[in-house]
Amino acid sequence: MPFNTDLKCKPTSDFSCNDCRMNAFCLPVALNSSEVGQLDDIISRDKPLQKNDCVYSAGQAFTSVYAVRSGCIKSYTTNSRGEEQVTGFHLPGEIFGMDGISSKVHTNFAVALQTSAVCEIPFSHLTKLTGVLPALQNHFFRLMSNEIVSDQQMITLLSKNSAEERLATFLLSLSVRNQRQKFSGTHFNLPMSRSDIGNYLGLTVETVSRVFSRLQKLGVLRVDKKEIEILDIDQLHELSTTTD
Amino acid sequence: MPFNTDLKCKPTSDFSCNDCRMNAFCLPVALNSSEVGQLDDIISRDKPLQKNDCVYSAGQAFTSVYAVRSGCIKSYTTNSRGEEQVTGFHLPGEIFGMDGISSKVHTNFAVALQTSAVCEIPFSHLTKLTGVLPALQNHFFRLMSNEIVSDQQMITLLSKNSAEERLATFLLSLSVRNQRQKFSGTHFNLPMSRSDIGNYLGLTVETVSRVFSRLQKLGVLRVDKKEIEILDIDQLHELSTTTD
DNA sequence: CGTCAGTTTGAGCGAGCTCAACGTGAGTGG
DNA sequence: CCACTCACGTTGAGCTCGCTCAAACTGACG
Repeated sequence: MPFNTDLKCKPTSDFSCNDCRMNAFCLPVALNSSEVGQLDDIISRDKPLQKNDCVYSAGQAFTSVYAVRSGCIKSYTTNSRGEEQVTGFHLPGEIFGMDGISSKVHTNFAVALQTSAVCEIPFSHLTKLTGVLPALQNHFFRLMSNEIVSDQQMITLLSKNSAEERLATFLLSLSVRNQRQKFSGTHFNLPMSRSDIGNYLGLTVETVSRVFSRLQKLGVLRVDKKEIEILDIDQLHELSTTTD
Repeated sequence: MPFNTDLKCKPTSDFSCNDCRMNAFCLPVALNSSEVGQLDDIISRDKPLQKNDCVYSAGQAFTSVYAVRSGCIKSYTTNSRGEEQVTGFHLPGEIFGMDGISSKVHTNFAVALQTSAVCEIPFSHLTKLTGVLPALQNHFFRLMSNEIVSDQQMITLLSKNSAEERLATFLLSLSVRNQRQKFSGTHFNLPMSRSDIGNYLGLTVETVSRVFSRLQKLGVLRVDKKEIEILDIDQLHELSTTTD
């Protein structure tokens, strides 16, 4: 079973949601094939992004939401002290950019952590479509609600949990998201740096590194640079204290 | 005939969004008066909630979102250890309950912190209405996006900021939300306990109490039980380190 | 071969937690 | 009316987890 996500995507033009590996859990999930056709018509698929390429910047006018087709996108804001705050990592099949809907301006930056492909979905077109496709409207409401729920879980994690619990929860989240893509849930590459992980989890790089070492010593993980193998997923669950 | 026997009746049924003090920033904000009428028709306004009354519980089927008309509603979840995690305080004009949209089950509990009145908006009716009123659909998308943005700001606050910065930011948030209701932004009562504040901000009761004392000693606040007077709002802004 | 970003490991420190004691006010019941 | 309780809030003392600072290692890339 492949454990990395470096799949090369095909040229952009003739690509349809119908052919996409992610269509079982991306936007088209609620639609029949003629409706998917309508969605396809409004989606634009530009050439792949290279590492560090920017999808949009904070302060930039909001026009579209995006779906990840391959690779990994990092969202982050900057606070008043100019420090970066990572707000999420987006894997294939996930939608991002919904933070800009309220004020018509993006509050986050979005950059590629590796070679990635994204689908751009112009929001004004999407809302026209949701007006006539109730299933799509409902699905989009649910996607936004999902984001609210997961942000709230993040708040709980930061507010109540130790460094070890945070990292364990993070790894389990990556595990299930990899499985959803039909990749291994126990053997995968981290697309992000230790410092991105630390920033996301409210920890310093040193703490992240120490916890990785500790979990390796405990026999829960095998860590080699960015390559992670989960050796004892039950113990990882216990360490994470998340029941879901 | 006694009028208080039918507990299911709507004692405020002749109440309309048009008459509501909050309509300038609640759901009706994007609608003309005939559209507000359609919205009114689907909203039910039950009798006021007493302190500790529950609007819904985690695990309960999701059917409606809610708007606060008066009082204050606290949202919270419980984690795997059974600990409470406060996820928000909802003041008049604010919508809550959107966490249940994705899974059709509430993930939060919602309880009244004081005598409160809420409007119940059945979600299936609301989505029918958003299907035919594009302005309402857009506004609801924006409300959900707002919630995402404010949850992400909360993540940043918890991840990067000290106890003092968290409490200062919290007080400033209450201040602007009070002003929006045309109440004083510098002199108000806290609807929630110290322990609710601490829980929300990822701090212990003792720390919240100590920071209140310190801010009072600095001359930034006057604190008397739940009564808060902001004496130096500029310094409070500096302490909060939020630019917005 | 030097540089540089990313990572690991160690040593010491400090903000906020834990534990404990005490104060306060509202409610309750005699 | 006081006595009692109970939830809530304040303050102090000591401890701990994760931060800061520092040093060394690794691999990629010119």
